[in-house]
Amino acid sequence: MRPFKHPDIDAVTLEHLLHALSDPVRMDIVRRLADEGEASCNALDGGRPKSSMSHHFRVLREAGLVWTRNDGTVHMNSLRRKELDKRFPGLMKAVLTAK
Amino acid sequence: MRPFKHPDIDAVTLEHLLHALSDPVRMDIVRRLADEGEASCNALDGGRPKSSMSHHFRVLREAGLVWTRNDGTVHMNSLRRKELDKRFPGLMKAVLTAK
DNA sequence: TCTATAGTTCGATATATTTCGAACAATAGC
DNA sequence: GCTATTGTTCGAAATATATCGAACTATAGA
Repeated sequence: MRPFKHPDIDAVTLEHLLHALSDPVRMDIVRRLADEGEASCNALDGGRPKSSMSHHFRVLREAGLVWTRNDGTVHMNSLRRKELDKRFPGLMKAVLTAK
Repeated sequence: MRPFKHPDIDAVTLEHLLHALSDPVRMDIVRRLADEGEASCNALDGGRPKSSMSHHFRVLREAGLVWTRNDGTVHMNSLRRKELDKRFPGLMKAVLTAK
């Protein structure tokens, strides 16, 4: 697999970001990445089919929330936290704090 | 028209709130309410049909973002800002600040 | 009471989204 | 090269959402 294209952080829109976060599966992924730092798709699937997870990771990547790097056959995902904090100050903190 | 039911602020979920905000028409309404304080549906329609706006205001109400009070034939809408700030600290500020 | 105004509700259509199986691609290790 | 593992892409079905005209409700004012 060749590396993924990730949107430039300045091209990320609040609209797409909020939409990406408004799905419970994706919010769960984001929370776990915020906690655990980096994780494979596999580690976060919660028993869901691979194709479903692939879809959600794609939405998260395209929304600018998640960075995916290739490591062998594994895709390691992480939150683009620093960039997001610069682009949308206070947003991720507020979202991750909310219960 | 009898007064609307508004969800208790503690029953508001982040998921529904983010979904409500992830639509450009609704985000525009929220921004304008944040600026202008209170406004009729009519004043914020931007030329869109009444039935479309009614739909969006309903989504915003049910998501806990907007409070609607009846004033004669007019529905006056406002952001539930104080309650939202308590329920989701920092969220509305971050959202409204984002450009 | 008649009329104008502000919004809602209903119903239909169009578009997006979610879900998931099946086939495929890429890499690691033997 | 062969096989197992990881994840993507494709295609289809189910569900949800957005849009908007038409009919309706409620109130204000003449």
